[in-house]
Amino acid sequence: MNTRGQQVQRDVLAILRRERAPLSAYKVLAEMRRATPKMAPTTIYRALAALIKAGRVHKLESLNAFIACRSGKQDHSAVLSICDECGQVEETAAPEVVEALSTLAGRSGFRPVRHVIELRGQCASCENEEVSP
Amino acid sequence: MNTRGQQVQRDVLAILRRERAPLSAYKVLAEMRRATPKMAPTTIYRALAALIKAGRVHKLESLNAFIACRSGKQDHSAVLSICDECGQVEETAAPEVVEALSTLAGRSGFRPVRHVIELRGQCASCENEEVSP
DNA sequence: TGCGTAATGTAATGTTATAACGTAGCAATC
DNA sequence: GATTGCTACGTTATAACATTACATTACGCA
Ligand SMILES: [Zn+2]
Ligand SMILES: [Zn+2]
Ligand SMILES: [Zn+2]
Ligand SMILES: [Zn+2]
Repeated sequence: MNTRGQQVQRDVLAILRRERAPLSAYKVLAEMRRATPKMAPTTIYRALAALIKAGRVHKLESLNAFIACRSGKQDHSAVLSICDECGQVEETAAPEVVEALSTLAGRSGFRPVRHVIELRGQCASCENEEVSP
Repeated sequence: MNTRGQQVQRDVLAILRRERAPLSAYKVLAEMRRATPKMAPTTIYRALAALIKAGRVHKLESLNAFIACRSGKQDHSAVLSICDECGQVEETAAPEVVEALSTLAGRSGFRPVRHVIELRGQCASCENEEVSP
């Protein structure tokens, strides 16, 4: 059916997949503009929204940046561990933690729809470097 | 010792405490400008940073907004449940969830320093309204 | 008192995100 | 085949959020 925007989505996803670290929307835009100089922010944000909805991309809320999903699963709530040294992000499925959170919040009648779980810290290799300078 | 900035911090905290829903930095700024019309964004961001560091204020990363801490405890990682209907936020201490997350992430050598745990959904009263229109 | 330094004030700018509105493409109906 | 209605898309502008850079001030201390 619609091909214009789906191509944008494919391209955006390809750009995000090439990177191991998250990209801001405007970094993605800059990449896209190499082929399509006049592309506007809105186009990128729409593509990102669609990809997120489809579970192909995660937004890192504490970073205002985006990363391709590395898990095959559909519609999952992931734990995103962000290294503040090197910027790399590790994605971990954690259904039991999500479950525990939902239960906890549910005690007061809150009904969660979306989970934002991000850890900021240092990855294994960056912490090792720190020890031996 | 320093009194200029600490007064700003007190005022910002008072503004955030009056509200049950989070405020953006610029909303806080607008409030502050009623008394000090020339106050600049930087001043607010500095005060917010200090208050966050002191554990008196939380930033809602998925909302780019701030809320006064409702817990008495120092230096805690809270679960923040945000109602997307009415904007109210509920703060829950959840040491066991935080622990579980740290353990989980630690399996790959990641060392978490800060935890961002936000739930988006509907609070009890908003969900009830929805049922009976 | 004069100096060094850390906190604060101020202005400008950078970055992220959305609003508002018009247009293209396509399918159903007449 | 024209008309209508729907939805996705393009375009422009602007709103909203945040930081950099540098000048100024306060304050402890020699
Ligand atoms: Zn994923
Ligand atoms: Zn790292
Ligand atoms: Zn708190
Ligand atoms: Zn509510």
